[in-house]
Amino acid sequence: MSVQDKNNQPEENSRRMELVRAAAKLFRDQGYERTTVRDLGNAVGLQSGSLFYHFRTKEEILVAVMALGISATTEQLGATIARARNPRDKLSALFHVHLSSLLGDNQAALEVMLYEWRSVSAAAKPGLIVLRDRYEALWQEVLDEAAAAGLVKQDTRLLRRTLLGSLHWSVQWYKSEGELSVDELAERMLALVLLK
Amino acid sequence: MSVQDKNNQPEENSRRMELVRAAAKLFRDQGYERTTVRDLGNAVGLQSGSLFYHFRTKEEILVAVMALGISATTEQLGATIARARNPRDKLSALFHVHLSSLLGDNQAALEVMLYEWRSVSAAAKPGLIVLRDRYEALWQEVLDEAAAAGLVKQDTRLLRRTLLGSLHWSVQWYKSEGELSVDELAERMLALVLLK
DNA sequence: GTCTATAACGGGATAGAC
DNA sequence: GTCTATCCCGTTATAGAC
Repeated sequence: MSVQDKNNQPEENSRRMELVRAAAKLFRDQGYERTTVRDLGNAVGLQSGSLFYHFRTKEEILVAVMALGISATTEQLGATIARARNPRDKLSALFHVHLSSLLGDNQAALEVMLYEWRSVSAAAKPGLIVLRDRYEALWQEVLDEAAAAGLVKQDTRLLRRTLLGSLHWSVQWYKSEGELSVDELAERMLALVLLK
Repeated sequence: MSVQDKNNQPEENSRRMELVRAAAKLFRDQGYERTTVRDLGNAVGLQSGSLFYHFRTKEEILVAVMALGISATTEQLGATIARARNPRDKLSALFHVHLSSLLGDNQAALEVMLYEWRSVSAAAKPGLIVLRDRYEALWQEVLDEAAAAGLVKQDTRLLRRTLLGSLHWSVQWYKSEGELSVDELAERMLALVLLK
């Protein structure tokens, strides 16, 4: 069973999902290495030993967290783009979906994906890279269309990388208690890149 | 003795500096938690116990690494800006210095600063935040000047954050073996933000 | 499917000799 | 300033009862 299979059917085995969601928060807050299997068990009301009925190793939990975060975001982005009627709306979707995922629903899992990459074993990386590439391919398509329509500059491959960097970095400084909503932030970041 | 004092005089105690540099590489490659004091000792030809003559705790080494990375970069940026003759040259300096530091000289230490923040104790954070704020203040000044000269858009506070995010992210994908030099990359990233 | 108990190991840090 | 030896603790993972 591949990484993707496990997470495209969230209904299967709700105990697993419950654990993955709890792990996402713990890994984000404390880091993967500092989070013990006892912490994980505690979070879902299990003894540490019982975890190993659901996952073979602690790392398997980490991979499941990352796969969930990126898959869910890709799905949302795909659906939103499909509904958009023109290049401008698709471009806007990139910012809104990415930020609402990163600063909202999938915050914990995506932060883990961004900051715990080094803890993923070489064996598990390829599967996750496939998922990431799928997400970035969506971005590339939309940016190419936007450039063709004169909405953004032509250097779209570098543009994709700089924009993704900008958006990722927002988790470091954005405060939901501040005056700026996530959607407002998306609009202002979009404005910075539009040629008008 | 404060964090800054220790690192503004690199001559004092070259054993310390040797250790900090080696630690930067290990922390970047393996992560702080996965790097043991035995690894650190090995890297400089010391037994693990001997490290504790130079530093009281492992975390003190982490803080020294971060302080070194950010201080050295701030110094370089300050010096380069001082030599620049107009807003356009100062703006350009932001990109060139940041990237040559992040992808060159101070790569390891700066990556540790970006990716191991969670491992810094609450007690040590304020000192590092002061150093980071000093660096970002330089950026803000230059961007404000550039906006006043019509070189970039007016939303300079958000612009600072998005640009720093873009630049930080470059460590994730830039390959020095590729066709693109660091200076060329800086120019192309600058071009993406210029209003022409 | 979960619990208890524990194996097997490696971690940071200290003490005292040199 | 460095080494050796070691303390003490927490870690992941397993085994077998229930």
